[in-house]
Amino acid sequence: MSEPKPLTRNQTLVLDTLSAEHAPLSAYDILDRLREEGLKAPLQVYRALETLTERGLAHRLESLNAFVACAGDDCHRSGVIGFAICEKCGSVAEFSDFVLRQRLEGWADRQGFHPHETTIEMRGMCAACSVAA
Amino acid sequence: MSEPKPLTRNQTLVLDTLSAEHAPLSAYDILDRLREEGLKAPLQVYRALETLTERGLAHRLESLNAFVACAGDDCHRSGVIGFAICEKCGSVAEFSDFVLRQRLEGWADRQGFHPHETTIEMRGMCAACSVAA
DNA sequence: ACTCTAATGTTATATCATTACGCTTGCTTC
DNA sequence: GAAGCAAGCGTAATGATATAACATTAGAGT
Ligand SMILES: [Zn+2]
Ligand SMILES: [Zn+2]
Ligand SMILES: [Zn+2]
Ligand SMILES: [Zn+2]
Repeated sequence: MSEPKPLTRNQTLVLDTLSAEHAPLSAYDILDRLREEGLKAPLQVYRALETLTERGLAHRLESLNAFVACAGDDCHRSGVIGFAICEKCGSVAEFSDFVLRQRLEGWADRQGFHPHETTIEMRGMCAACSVAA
Repeated sequence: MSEPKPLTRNQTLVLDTLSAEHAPLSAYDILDRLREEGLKAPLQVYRALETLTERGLAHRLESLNAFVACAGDDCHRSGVIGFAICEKCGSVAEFSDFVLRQRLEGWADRQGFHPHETTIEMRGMCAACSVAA
């Protein structure tokens, strides 16, 4: 194997921005926070995000068109990941469940379907926000 | 209880368009197909889609920003639905699995998370396209 | 030095979705 | 029937998200 290749400047800026936030950010949110660092165009952010998500350092939340830093000390795309997204406070919990994965793969096998990328997202209210309700 | 309230003209047009297609359509795709019926603005389509998805007659595919007609003889929002989306031919299979649902709800319960809406989408290659590869 | 790959910078454009406002329709209530 | 209400509609403008195209730069491997 080889060196884990360091992140570039733009990639680091974007990942740091995501990590500092406790909620998902859209690419444009990220861009706004990085204007003073010299970033000017959406594409600079999207390109960094592409690399980061490929490496499992960040995740895209499809139902929000937004992104979060990986919460799991780096997933490395470890199989199927699920997200529980609080619609009130924006917190995102990341989970990975073997049975869930097995179940999806079982269905796919029986159908002859070959999954390439799987999205599991629950939107609702987190424990903290529920008690406050 | 009461009558199942008929669909309006716009809602019918949109649902028929979705039903006639074998692949997901974006709101603008739908609009294009309905211009000769007199529709002119995206909002007319989005409003119809909102009603249709609320009633379980159509579904939104979050990872595609697109819509499909319900394939299950009307879901009526019957719990958690999963989708298997072929990235080659665009076919969409709809499935509903009790164990899957149980597993998600179990996790949510343990965390005190209250899911409101759940998205499960697998993108990959369908059986038909796989043999053709 | 040559080549290959990844990343970058910039401009312009494409695609997806909502806000705002006013009108019409059907229904309920006085 | 008039007044009030809710859902739907039409239209224009705008906002939000994402990519295409093209030229350039930096580093690794030979
Ligand atoms: Zn992760
Ligand atoms: Zn919360
Ligand atoms: Zn359905
Ligand atoms: Zn296919």
